[in-house]
Amino acid sequence: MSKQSRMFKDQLYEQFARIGKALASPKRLELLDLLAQGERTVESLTREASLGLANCSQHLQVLREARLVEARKEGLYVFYRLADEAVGGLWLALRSLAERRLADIERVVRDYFEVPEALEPVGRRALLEWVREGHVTLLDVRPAEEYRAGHIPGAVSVPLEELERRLAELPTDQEIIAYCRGPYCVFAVHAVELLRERGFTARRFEEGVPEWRVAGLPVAVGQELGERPNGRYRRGSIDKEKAMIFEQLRHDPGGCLAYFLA
Amino acid sequence: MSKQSRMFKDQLYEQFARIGKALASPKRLELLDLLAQGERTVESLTREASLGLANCSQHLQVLREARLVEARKEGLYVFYRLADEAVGGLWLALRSLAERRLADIERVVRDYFEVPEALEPVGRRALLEWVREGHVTLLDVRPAEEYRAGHIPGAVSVPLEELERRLAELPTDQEIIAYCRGPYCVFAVHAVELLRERGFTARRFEEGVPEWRVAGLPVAVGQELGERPNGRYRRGSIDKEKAMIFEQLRHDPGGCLAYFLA
DNA sequence: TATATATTTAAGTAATCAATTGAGTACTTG
DNA sequence: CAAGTACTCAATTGATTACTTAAATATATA
Repeated sequence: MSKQSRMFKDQLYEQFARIGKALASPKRLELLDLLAQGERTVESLTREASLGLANCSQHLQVLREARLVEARKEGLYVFYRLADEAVGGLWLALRSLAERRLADIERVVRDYFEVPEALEPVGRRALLEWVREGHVTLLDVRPAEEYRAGHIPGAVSVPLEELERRLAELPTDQEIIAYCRGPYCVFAVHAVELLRERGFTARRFEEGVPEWRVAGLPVAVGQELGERPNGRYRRGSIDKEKAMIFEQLRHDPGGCLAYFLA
Repeated sequence: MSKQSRMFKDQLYEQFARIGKALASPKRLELLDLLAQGERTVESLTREASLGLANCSQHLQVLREARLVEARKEGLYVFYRLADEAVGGLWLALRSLAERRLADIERVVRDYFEVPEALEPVGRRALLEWVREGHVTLLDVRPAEEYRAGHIPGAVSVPLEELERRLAELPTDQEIIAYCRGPYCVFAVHAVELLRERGFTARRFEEGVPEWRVAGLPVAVGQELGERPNGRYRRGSIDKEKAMIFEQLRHDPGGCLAYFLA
């Protein structure tokens, strides 16, 4: 092997390792997972990931140095976002490989999720079936900010925090499907627990928007279905809005609807 | 956020980061790339990656700890291999993201590859077309060991080292397409240079078997087409063997041939 | 049984990294 | 312009990592 060729390889793999190094910290992976839900400010990431502000900022610099994220400044705030759809894809690929190969993950998840037994997670195909039938309400229980950045078409936004005081809006004659950030997010688990306690029929959908997006399925943006910025809620209001959005979908041949009627 | 929930997340991302940490070293990425060609002994990896023996062994332990590779002992030798097809997929996904996002990679590659100008890399579709026509010879110039572990169906094995003294075996009335480990491997580049110097019509196919495999295309194993273990070579012998292998393919409906006649 | 080979393990060192603290910058609001 | 907020930068700490050398283990061969 020539010396030149060795230098070439070293330089090349050095570059590839820039990405690898960026993926080598649990906190950075958590940040990527959060950013896969949509762009966020440093402050918001700091809160969600339980980091110090400076520490969070430094982790974001590392991710930026590896070109995995980009930043945009707006007034006082700096918004970070994934630099490329493929970044979310790489993160999900890593996660999925870890799920498959690392037995410890199953153990950790079982230890934590043991309380709400028999939540019977719902598959993607089953969800489409049920939403198409119009007999379920799909509930997005993430913070409204994330719903606005992208959600499953037809989903209604009721953040977990508001869920308890907005129960009256939800249908009692229909199954409710809750989803959140993905399989390891606890929002939907807690939502389903609460709903079942109060007599609703509820189940959890395991996937989140990043999984949906990577699968090539359509993602709706900013429709704010179900959002109540002024804090006033009406009984049954969600059903009306849902009818409206599905009416919209019906006039969008080849768009989102195609997937629901497939 | 509850303390329990934070602990859960920390444990979870800690697990995911095991994979990330394994990908954080250029040498380990190089080892993964080599293992994507097929299983290898520690010694062989040590040579190819220009590592110390102990160092190489330790890197392999790290990869094994992250469940990315597995080992098998046979006599004195320990053979390492990728633990899962998805490991090769993750590596290629990382590499492809790096190619797209890191401008430095293009620079490094251009600096090294500037000598053999106008090699005009060949695309996958074009290759299938030409091989189907039967008017090109597809040359696998990697070490025979790797050819045996998996190669593109119909390819002939002539390791770069043997190429010069086996030129007589190659057809002069046909274009020769050379491939090796992948876009960043220099074997095929050198092979094409040599062939052109000697008056052959030759081009390079940029992809390697790992890319081929991840794309879901068929990979042939161990046919040793073109191999000359006893060192005796006959003029025109490759053409005869090629005819034979294509005859085999023709009796394998729905198998490899399907892709060539598609 | 002795010897050689392939690999792993252990110990040590220099380099790198994560997290904290405190200071500094950029922007907005009063 | 002053004060407050969001963020970044620099310096320090302790922990982790890459690599080397040397010793240990396991298997084959003479």
